[in-house]
Amino acid sequence: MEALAQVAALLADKTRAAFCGALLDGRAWTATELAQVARVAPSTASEHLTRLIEGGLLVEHRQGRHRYVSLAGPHVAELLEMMTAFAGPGPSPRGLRATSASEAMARGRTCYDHLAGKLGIALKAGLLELGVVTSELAITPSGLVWLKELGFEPSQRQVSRACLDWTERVPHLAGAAGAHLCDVFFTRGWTKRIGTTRAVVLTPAGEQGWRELGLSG
Amino acid sequence: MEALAQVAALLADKTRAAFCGALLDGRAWTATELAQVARVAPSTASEHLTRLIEGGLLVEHRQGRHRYVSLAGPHVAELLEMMTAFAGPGPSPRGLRATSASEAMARGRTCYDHLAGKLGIALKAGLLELGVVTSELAITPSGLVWLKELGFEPSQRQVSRACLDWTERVPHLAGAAGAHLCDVFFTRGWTKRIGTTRAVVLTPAGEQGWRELGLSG
DNA sequence: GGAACGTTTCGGCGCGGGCCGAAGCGTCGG
DNA sequence: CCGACGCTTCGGCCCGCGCCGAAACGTTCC
Repeated sequence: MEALAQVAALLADKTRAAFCGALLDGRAWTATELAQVARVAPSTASEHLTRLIEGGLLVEHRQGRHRYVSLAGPHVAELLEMMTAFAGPGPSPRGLRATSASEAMARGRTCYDHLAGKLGIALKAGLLELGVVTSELAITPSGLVWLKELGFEPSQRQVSRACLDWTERVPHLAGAAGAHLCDVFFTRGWTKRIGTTRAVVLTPAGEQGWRELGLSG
Repeated sequence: MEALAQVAALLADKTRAAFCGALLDGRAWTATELAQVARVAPSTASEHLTRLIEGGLLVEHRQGRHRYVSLAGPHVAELLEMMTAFAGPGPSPRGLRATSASEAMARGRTCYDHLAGKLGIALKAGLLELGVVTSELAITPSGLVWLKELGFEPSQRQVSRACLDWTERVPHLAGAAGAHLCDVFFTRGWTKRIGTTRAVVLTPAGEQGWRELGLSG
């Protein structure tokens, strides 16, 4: 069980945890950006990144004088979400700005490569009503056809996964199918990021597309 | 993301991780037993247990002068298995006793409340062939009937879950269905624990029952 | 070439936390 | 009632590690 302790130790530091939290948006960040987010010196950030990469949680991608890092894959994102969900709803955020940011995250956000928050829950409910997924979030045969019409192609990756939402405390759709739907929503302009955060809104075009797909709510 | 760091910190210590590893057998242990397993003084163990309980990972059950502790639920076991799977196969165990114990664990073991190891993988393969589960480990309609004939009753808990096996690196059946099947195997005497460890063997009666259920392998 | 920038390495500081043993408390059994 | 036992609390030790600033390196841009 020492291996478990080693992995846990990587996430047991508030600075490294903050890095991972930022990287949960699925994008690649530079070392300096992460240092600013976590409010530590660049030298400190550099050391932390090296440890996270050696531990297999992050991968790096050097480009010129920049060091881009991102999560090593969906499995890392799932691990992080699971732990965050376990930690549960922490103390309510203080201050107006923090509160509104937190509310925006609760309404809709990306969880690495799929949609979460109230938006994710609504999507799940709609897919359930359409018969695309079961109440256990397994893809039905007809649901697979429906997904393929949206350009989905099965791969090695597990098609569907239940990801526990840490604001709503309800499982929502993750896995390859969840990632594909999220991709569809963004490429069609149905969802848009708020600033550079993980928070997401449904655009007017999105509300229309939502109905066109036969989704309710 | 500080909440994440706090949860991780609970598991980031090798002694506490050893406690959790022992508790993964699903039973309740006393403080002294755990102290011996982790080779620390009783006073040290006591402090660790208090922290794990306050963190919500463990629950206690006092009885006379004993303090029994166990995992707080399946969600904790899932978290632990996920992290262990991520940590991956550590260095091979040294020494004859450690090696044979490790091999026994790889052949078959319980993963909190369901079967894992080669035995768990074989069970999954058999269930897949019977049409009880899909390749994604979702229970099929006919599979639900099959389970009910074995005394399974759906509850609040998620029926099926994929749990990543840390020796085989293959997902196997967890969730309420996995727990029920494990229960059936033990109450019918089809499986037996090796000593007091998590390792499990299929008994001769088990091999026969295995065939009677229509499972291959 | 030179300046600005992103990053890394190193030394040193300070805090947190894991460990133990001693002492104390409640429980159980004779 | 007394001893054995399981557990807890406390004080003290010490190691590990997160942090920073200074210095250095490579890249980019002027």
